[in-house]
Amino acid sequence: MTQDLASAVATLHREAAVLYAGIAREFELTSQQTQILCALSQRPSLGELATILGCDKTNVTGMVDRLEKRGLLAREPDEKDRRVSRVVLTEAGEELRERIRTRFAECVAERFGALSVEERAFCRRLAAAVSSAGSR
Amino acid sequence: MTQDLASAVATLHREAAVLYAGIAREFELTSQQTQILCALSQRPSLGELATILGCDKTNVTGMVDRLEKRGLLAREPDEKDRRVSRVVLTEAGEELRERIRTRFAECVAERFGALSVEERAFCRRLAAAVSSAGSR
DNA sequence: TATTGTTATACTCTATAACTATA
DNA sequence: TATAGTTATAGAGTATAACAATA
Repeated sequence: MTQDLASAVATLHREAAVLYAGIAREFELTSQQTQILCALSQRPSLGELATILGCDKTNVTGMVDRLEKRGLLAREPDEKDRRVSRVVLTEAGEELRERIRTRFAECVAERFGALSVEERAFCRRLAAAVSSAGSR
Repeated sequence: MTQDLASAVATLHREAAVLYAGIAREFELTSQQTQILCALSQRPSLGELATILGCDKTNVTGMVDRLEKRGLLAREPDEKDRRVSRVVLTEAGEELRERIRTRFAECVAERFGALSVEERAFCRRLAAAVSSAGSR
């Protein structure tokens, strides 16, 4: 039972990773850069961003540098703690993120065309359940 | 509606990626090496492995080299086409893959334990739909 | 003293182009 | 001619250790 769920998640992960890799190439980004743009919703600090990405904080410096150099995001000083930088999307970054999300949705829809209305309606609940489980 | 489905898949992907990255570190592997070990079921050629991973074939040479050097997999000549090498897990590789899968199942159970039976069932159906769509 | 972000280092992953050996 | 795998190269992601600024 647990193995079934795990292998389902593993399969979804692998397929989504391939999808994201292809989309990243279309937009001349790397997979990680695509992840950062899409996961960047609440002005995280660089350390928090490292946690979101599941990598070491030392990597985040360079990744943010490169995206900042392309004008897609920016560092902003934290108001309370002067050690902290917070990462925000620029207008160009937000626009690109929307194009990426739309493209990803197209690719997913292509693969899930046979889902029923009920199944699609269920997706809202699934997404909510997974993200609330992740934030605990 | 399509966006809901896509964001559910995106969330599952991101959570699974973080999980895999952590597990890879536990086993002193990279995320990609972990993916290769887990995705290596049907003696793929190196080119097929590139497709499975969603990357260029030129990367596969080095990744297979490193895993072969660690005794986790091996190249075997194709019987019909002498240009082709097929990749197989060694005994040590199969053993490690089982330990990774078990560990991943533990993490998924921990992480997604709050999902209802209905939600878990839907995850499995999504995975089945995605992998059959992917193999077309 | 502890934490945040940075730098330096070494290794891995990534795509492009050019090559070889087979087909 | 075309294809499978390799090599060379350059850029990007990765973790470890050491550091400056701030808490």
